Amino acid sequence: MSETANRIIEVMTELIQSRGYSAVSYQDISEAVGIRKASIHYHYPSKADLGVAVIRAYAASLMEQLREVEEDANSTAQDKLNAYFEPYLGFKGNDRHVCLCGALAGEYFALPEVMQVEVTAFFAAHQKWLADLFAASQESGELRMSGSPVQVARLFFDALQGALLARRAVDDDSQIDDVVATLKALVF
Amino acid sequence: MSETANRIIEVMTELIQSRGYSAVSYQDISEAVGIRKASIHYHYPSKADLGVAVIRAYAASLMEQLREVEEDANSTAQDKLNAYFEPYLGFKGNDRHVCLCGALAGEYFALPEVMQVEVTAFFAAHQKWLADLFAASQESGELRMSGSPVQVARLFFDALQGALLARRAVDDDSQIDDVVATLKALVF
DNA sequence: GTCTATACAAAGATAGAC
DNA sequence: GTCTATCTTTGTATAGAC
Repeated sequence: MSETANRIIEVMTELIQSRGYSAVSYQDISEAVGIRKASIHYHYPSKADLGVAVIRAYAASLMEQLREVEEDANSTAQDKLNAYFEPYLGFKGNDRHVCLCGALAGEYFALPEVMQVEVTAFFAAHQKWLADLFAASQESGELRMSGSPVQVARLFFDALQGALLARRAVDDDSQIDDVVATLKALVF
Repeated sequence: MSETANRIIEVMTELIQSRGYSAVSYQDISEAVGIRKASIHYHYPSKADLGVAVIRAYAASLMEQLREVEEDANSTAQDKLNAYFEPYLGFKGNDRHVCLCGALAGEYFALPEVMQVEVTAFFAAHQKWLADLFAASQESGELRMSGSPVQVARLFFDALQGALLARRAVDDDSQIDDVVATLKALVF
């Protein structure tokens, strides 16, 4: 993938996390990247193509961040859960971004179908990752569980997604801290 | 408020809950209401005016639904919390709508400032309603509390908002049921 | 690969007749 | 209050030169 193609992905990712997909135009991308509108089409023929590429890169990046703790045989369930929280805590700061797929889910039926498929896959994959972790820790007794692994996974994932929306709306980073702390208290 | 003005609000509310604000055009509203584009401008001069009116009507409607249980001196903390869950459970069905303000929060920085203010107020009001409930039930001992009233309120509200996004993305109503059940188990 | 130029449709909005 | 007609800007996208 060329350097320009990469920059376009980066810029589009940030724009969607700030405004959503529908509100982003080729003009916006063009100005942020520093190339002409037509050049964007060379790398990504349509806006839907770009949207799909952005979601895939975002999803892969998050899963990549989990690989280390996953592959370490010494990592505990606590380590893994803390690793999962990391990206959400990383959202704290001044740009008030939300999760890319959280933003896209809010405008789901405005998205091209090829993008809807990717958003659905993202949600399913993350809930499954958490559910697998909780299922394993239930057997080993590492975490305190109140509810089935699937139910607890859904609560965790949904609360984190909601926390990003809330901290943006009320402009208060402690929204994320509070939810992470409360979730930890439930299982640690 | 005229009957047409009301219909426009209803239609716009549904469209935003399905696609988000940015992706809704006067053409879309026009077709759904059965009037011409220019007639919409008569009732709401700009799209931002319409957006503000929609959020206010939506927020008022939700708070209205809570009034009965709030004013009943016999209602318990459990009753009140169950009443709060009601609208979220009401989302279950075929149209896969999300909370109006949840959708708007996802495209927050694409919104006119007058709308951002309303979205922020909605989030703050709902978290406060829950926090007040939890604070009162902490004194009375009616609910089991793990964390401060504000923290628990944030977890509840955020998880419910996230559950709407998730059940839309994966097209499974049990997402809402699971989160509500798990939240109930935490405090009942 | 990036550019200029342009096509074509759709956007939000207004004027003025009825 | 609703309409037709129109304005102006912006949207995504393509053709073809460099």
